Amino acid sequence: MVVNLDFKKREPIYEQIISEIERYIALGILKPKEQLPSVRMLAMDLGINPNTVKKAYDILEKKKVIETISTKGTFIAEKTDFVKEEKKNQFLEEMNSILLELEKLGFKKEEILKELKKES
Amino acid sequence: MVVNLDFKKREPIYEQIISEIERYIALGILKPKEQLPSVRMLAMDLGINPNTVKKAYDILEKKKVIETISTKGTFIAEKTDFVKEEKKNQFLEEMNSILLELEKLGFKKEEILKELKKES
DNA sequence: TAATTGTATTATTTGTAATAGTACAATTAT
DNA sequence: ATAATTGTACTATTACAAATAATACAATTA
Repeated sequence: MVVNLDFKKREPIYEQIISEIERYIALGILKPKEQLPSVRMLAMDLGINPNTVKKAYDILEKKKVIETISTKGTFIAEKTDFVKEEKKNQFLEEMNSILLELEKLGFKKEEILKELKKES
Repeated sequence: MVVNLDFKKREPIYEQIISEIERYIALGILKPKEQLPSVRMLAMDLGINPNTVKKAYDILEKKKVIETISTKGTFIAEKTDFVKEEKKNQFLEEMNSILLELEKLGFKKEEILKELKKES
């Protein structure tokens, strides 16, 4: 697992860590019960402070994406199916809100979807 | 012209001002050569500091969206057609990059576009 | 026993946005 | 003529959130 960070982004580091871990779970690269690197190790790897990683882990734990067992380590939760769904919905919402902006500018939804189909 | 601001957003105030003005131009509500509120007035209206509005105006001027004439005021540029196009392309790029993320997660483009068609 | 784990706390630093406070010159309105 | 308004410019300060720094403790593992 390689956690990609972009320090130039407006998105804070800890949120990027969360996104990356969820991405690997959604991809099936991180599997249920698998152990994550310790707060200290990941921080070392990324060249950041352990507290920043801790913050990301804390939030992931509240979301039931990971579980931490004291003095044992941090592990991917047993059920992670919801992660991929959540990601999908998140992205869909983003796309919908952009679509809305475009419609506000007078562009037709059909037209935009057609252009999206063409590109990339 | 009503400049809507959301102080909770991560997007800074001055960028929101820029977006709003460009939006009104794209909509044809703000027309070429039309005068904008002065830095001081708009700041008063929005309950913010004049420097924040100034920053937005400065950037808009660099983009040739507005023109300022000293002691006269600030005006919408004579040619503004490019604004709507720029906005559209901006939004399309955003949507495409999200689409790419979704494809990375294993979702098919077709599938996503279908869902977008249904919603909203 | 030494090293590693998670946990917890407080203080400090950093970076950016936003504010505050002024000042000047030119124009406009009264 | 005078007061008000305009854009412009500059510096200092404040505010806020993110990130860092520095420890410390208890439990487990090697």
